[in-house]
Amino acid sequence: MQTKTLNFFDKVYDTAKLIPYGRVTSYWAIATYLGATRSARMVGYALNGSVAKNVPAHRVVNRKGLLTGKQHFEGTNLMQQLLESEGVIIIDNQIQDFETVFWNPLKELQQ
DNA sequence: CTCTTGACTGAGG
DNA sequence: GCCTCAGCCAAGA
Repeated sequence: MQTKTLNFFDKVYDTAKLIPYGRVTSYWAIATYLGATRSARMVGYALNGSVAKNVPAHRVVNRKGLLTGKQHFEGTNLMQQLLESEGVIIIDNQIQDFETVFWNPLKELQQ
């Protein structure tokens, strides 16, 4: 795997696609996995076009487990509904048992 | 090249 | 515990 060939955005897409069913991760986790802990904003910025990339962006939330990006989906509760369909409990746009459903690429991928 | 924007995070009040 | 400010970094105008 080339580190320079893949753009930051592409890495975000690739990592997001690796998120297993029923699990979620955070922008910070992806950013850290990519070696850009301080570029968590870029992750969300990249996911702006994730829908076209066929990337499960609904599994990516902020560090609080809050669905901050749901506003960017088709309208409103689509993101929440998708997660709930995967067994993730969400109350008031916030993921319940966030630590339980949290998927850490750093630990799972061990890279 | 400079300025603005942003699906964020951490620290401080 | 909530609100606000500042830092960070990449892409677009």
